Amino acid sequence: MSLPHAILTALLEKPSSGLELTRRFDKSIAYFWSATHQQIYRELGRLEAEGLIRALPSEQPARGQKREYEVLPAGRDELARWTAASQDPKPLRDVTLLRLRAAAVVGTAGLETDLRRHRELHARQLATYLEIEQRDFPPGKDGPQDRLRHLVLRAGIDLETFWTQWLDHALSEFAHLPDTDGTGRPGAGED
Amino acid sequence: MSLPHAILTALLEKPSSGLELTRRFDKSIAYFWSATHQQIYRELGRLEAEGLIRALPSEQPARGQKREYEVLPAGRDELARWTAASQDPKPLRDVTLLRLRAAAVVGTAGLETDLRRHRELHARQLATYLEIEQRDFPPGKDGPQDRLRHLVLRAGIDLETFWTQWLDHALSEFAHLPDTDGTGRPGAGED
DNA sequence: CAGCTTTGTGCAACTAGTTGCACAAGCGTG
DNA sequence: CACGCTTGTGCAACTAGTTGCACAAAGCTG
Repeated sequence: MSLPHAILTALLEKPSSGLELTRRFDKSIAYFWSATHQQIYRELGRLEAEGLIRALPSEQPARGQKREYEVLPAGRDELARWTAASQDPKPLRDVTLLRLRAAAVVGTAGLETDLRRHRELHARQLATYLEIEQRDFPPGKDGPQDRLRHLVLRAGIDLETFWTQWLDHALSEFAHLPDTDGTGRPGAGED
Repeated sequence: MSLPHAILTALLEKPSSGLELTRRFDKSIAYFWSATHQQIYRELGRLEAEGLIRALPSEQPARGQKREYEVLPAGRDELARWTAASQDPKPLRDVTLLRLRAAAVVGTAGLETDLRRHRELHARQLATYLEIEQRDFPPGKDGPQDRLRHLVLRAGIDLETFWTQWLDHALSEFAHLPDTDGTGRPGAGED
């Protein structure tokens, strides 16, 4: 239940049309919350129906015609309520870790190449984040809002750093692992 | 599309009934892939229908009667195929980061308490993982399977470490932040 | 001005995960 | 033996996200 709140945040930062929102999601918000344009349009409809946002009055509203939205007071209230409300962190769910665990049972054949690719993707993402950090958070810029946003970006940077390092570690393990081929029997118990 | 493969892995490690699987998920697999018993039963049905697993022949199959499953060769093949297949890492999606970004716009009121709670939850999870590490991976135990499983646990440990530290950092920022109350206007642009 | 690309909005169908509940068998206890 | 608790299996309805596609207007290009 977070997409509507992501949209409210983005619209408060700047009123936008659906496509503009989509682009801003791709470019900045996707670092911690990704969404497709279909999801965004659907959600804009719902938010408008609930009276949390409204379309800026413009010429004639028609299909294929731009519609800009802005947040209404009720929307801001809802966002503030949601931000302050207690929420449980949801458990990790990571396919790569699962694949590694599976590899312990059926063998590591073929896995290494893809892990290497992941390592590069994470390294590239990290580089992108570091550029953004340099550009958007120069030494002087440290108002309250900047500090909070910087904190969020920092999480992204540190997570990508973690994954690159962890994958390096994993790959180096692979290097001196006997090349299991899928016939290995489970030896030890588990938990 | 990973739950079936998580189940195949678990069943290869040890043939089990639905409830046993559920418990093993809670206790060990949930560290990187959580699932409810309803999901597991549904998936067991599908896997059986597809011929990847089968119920061990037992007394009379009836409702409320235990059914143990084991993986068939086709199931092992499918798991090996899936493990080796290339998959894109999916983008981060984290509610806490979103809340912080929202707080930059509507104010941080009420957020601190919950972040403090998160910090404790992550610290506790970390402690649990460290116990498991001590118990299951003593210095001697380093066969190929152990190394891979240890690697997975290590990811869990390092991620929990990261979150505890990051939350500490966030909370210390909060300490010398003017106590915004939700009326703060957005000052800077974004991207 | 015909045809192509870009900008913009949106529906429909599907997949995966969550929530709530039902039902059966077995076991222990007053 | 009636009652409640535990073990065990499972359906139904819902929510959130993904995928594929349709359609309209505006601008550009030969």
